[in-house]
Amino acid sequence: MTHSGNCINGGGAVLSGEGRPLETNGGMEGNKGLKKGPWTATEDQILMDYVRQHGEGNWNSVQRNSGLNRCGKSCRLRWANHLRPNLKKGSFTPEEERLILELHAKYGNKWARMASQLPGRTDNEIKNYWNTRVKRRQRQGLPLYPHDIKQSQQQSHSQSQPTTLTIPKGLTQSSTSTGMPPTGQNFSFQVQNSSSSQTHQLPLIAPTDPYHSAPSSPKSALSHSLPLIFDHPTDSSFTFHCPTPILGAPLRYKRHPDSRAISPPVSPSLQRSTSILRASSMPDISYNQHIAAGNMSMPDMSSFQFQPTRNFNGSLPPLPRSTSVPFDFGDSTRSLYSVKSSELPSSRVSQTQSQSDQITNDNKLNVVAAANETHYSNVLEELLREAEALASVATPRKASIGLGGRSFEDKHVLDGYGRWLQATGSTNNSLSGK
DNA sequence: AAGGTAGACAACCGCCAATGT
DNA sequence: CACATTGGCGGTTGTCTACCT
Repeated sequence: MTHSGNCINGGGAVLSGEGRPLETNGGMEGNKGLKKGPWTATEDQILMDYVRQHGEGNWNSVQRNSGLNRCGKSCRLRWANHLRPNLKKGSFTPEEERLILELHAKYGNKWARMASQLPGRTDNEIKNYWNTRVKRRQRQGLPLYPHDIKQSQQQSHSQSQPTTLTIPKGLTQSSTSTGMPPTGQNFSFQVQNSSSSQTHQLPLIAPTDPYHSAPSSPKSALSHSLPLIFDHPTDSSFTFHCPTPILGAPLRYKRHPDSRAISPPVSPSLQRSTSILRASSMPDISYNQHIAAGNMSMPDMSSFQFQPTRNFNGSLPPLPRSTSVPFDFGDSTRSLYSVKSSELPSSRVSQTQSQSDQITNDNKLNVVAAANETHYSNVLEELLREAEALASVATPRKASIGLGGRSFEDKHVLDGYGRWLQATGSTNNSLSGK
């Protein structure tokens, strides 16, 4: 997704301000020769050859030394999203989709962080998937998150207590067809935990884009209010564990490669004292703000869950094997590994080919990137812990989704040079910083 | 068969932080 | 310390394809 924000074009002019390349026929040359637009197979090959010889990084030198007429950022993008080893192509599996939902509930629009926990997937893919999902769900009037998705899986080990918010029936009954509460009014709710029960009022903000949580975005962070939690407009209450502010990860954790794969542990106290104030990455930030604005002492909530367990309206394709949790995969409109036949854009060609290969070469090589395996298994362990914690608290769920690792065992990856491989211990060098 | 629509995908943009000089 | 460079991130948008009417 990244690219030429500072793609300087020869004389220093930033390439076109158009969000999209104007050329439709394979790219044009910028003011001073830097090409934009879709990559050709030839360019891909040049880039792959270059990286093979010189390694990743120093992307600007690619243009200088390889003859590629692409700016460094463009090269990096192309490599990261399409050419690098161990990229997994094809549709997201149900497990991955589930994981994305959980991760988004946990992190918000932190695509790179999410990608770090989805081996072989890129932030761009995840972002695209999510945006598509947002659009679809919005159109369908469905909530973004399935009811059993936790807003945060982080059980603060000691202090967390479930807090129940009781939504007035009247409010929910006046909800719009989208399941959204009416805006421009307050609504009251009760907050209950084991030690107290309080009634509070929240102003309802009219979200400009209620389903677009984009908590990290200044624009959308402000507009995001409660919509995510209106899962069951007709239900009168739900349990809502506000997320413990996520880890002390830097707002931007680039240059902290380790933090990508797994965020550094942060003590609960530290989380509370710092992250909570800059929990921009949390989807429900504005909710927290409301709470604060209402002088309501912040209940110690570390995750939320929608209480009335109810399946979504029928759009539930059967989950593969071990998954017993009710979950909406209604948006998985494409079959797994569906193969598209199309023409050029080298990427599409390679993807199609790759998908075909993927289908036909199921028993190919068994690739383990040993260098990353230890690291990745740490990620797996972390995910496993989370899954287990979840399983112990929430409605019964199998942990198959959160494993992030073993469940990917039989998935396939692209080795970066056009070959489809089967990965057992998928690596996690997504967008690996050098 | 044609047109419309939604989904998937790729790539660009602006911004910003880390690093280098 | 200031400035330049590099690269990473989230947001956005254009194109293509499949599907539906």
